[in-house]
Amino acid sequence: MIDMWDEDKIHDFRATLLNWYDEAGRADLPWRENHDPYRVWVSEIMLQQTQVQTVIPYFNRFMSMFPTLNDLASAPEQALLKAWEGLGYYSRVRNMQKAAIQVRDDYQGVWPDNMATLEKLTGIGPYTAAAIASIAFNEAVPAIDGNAFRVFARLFKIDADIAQPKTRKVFFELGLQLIDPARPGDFNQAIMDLGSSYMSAKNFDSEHSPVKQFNAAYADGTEEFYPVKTKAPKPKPITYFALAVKSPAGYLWEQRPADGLLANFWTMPLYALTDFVNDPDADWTMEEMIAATEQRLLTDYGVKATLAKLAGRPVTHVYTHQKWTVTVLTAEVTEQDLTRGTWRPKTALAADPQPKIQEKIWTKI
DNA sequence: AATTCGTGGCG
DNA sequence: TCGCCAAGAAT
Repeated sequence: MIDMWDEDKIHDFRATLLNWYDEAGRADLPWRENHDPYRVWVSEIMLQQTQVQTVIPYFNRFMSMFPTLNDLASAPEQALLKAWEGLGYYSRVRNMQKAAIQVRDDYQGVWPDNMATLEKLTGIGPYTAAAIASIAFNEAVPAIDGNAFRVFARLFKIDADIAQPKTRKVFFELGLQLIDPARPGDFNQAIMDLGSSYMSAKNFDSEHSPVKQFNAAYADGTEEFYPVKTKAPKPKPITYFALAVKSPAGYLWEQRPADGLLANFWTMPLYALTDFVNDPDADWTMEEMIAATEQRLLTDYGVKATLAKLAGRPVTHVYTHQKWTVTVLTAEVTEQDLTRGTWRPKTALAADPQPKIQEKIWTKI
């Protein structure tokens, strides 16, 4: 149960928070230059699960390449993926283009000015809808992100598990009472700035926080226990072979499927060990695994080659739910007809959107 | 409700 | 090396 503040304390909190924000908020961030909804939207999508420092250069580049909603709506997907390359969660940019088309065609190019309607757009959920509505259109709705979860949980010592979807409602209702109706956008951004500084997850400094007198967890030294969040399962280990097959026409190269992990990105052929080993406990030698991979290369791509394992360690990459260990196998062939994939010169393939794991594979070759 | 979907930073 | 976190949404 939340021990809610009285009216006076709420007003005191708003004034204290916003005074601090006016003095010490990060006014220098490029997306705070103005409150144009397109600009706010692009920044909020990029900032999902991504740190400010990482986003800044991507944001500036993206706004130069796609200055208006119409530019984004009509861009080729490969150009969008290339602009997003390295940011991760690539469905974000595909969904952005869908939403841009929705606004252009279904809303005559005019942005919806309220949270409920914004939430109907693809890729815009409750957090992003509230952020845009409050910052661009002054609607008094709280933007409940990781920062708001953490800040509110500590201020009120809320024990609800923020990993559970139903918990969002508790924080949203609380935020509705706290938010300053006169400056909702600034209030939301102030909470975020606070949550990424004095009230961060680790190395927080509540002692010097502008709202320390409102912090119930600080009062009894229990901040480190808030917010309550059940831990995620460990990433599942997966073993892969990457095939670096070189011909006079370039490397064997192909685009990943349109759905799932790294959709539509370009990589060298990748085989999971489980693609040809049914028994996970099978004790194959490296020679046997290479022979099996050669067989697949011939069957799937029509390429006959003798693969060799590179010296040194495999490359690894950790995703949210998978941990990849990739052994790179190389071969040189004379040009052959392909039944799948394409030959692409190294100078040309740099233009293709590639995932981080492919970048790591290149370093081994 | 529980899974899926990237990458970089940091203790 | 490892675990956790960072301005979440779709299915």
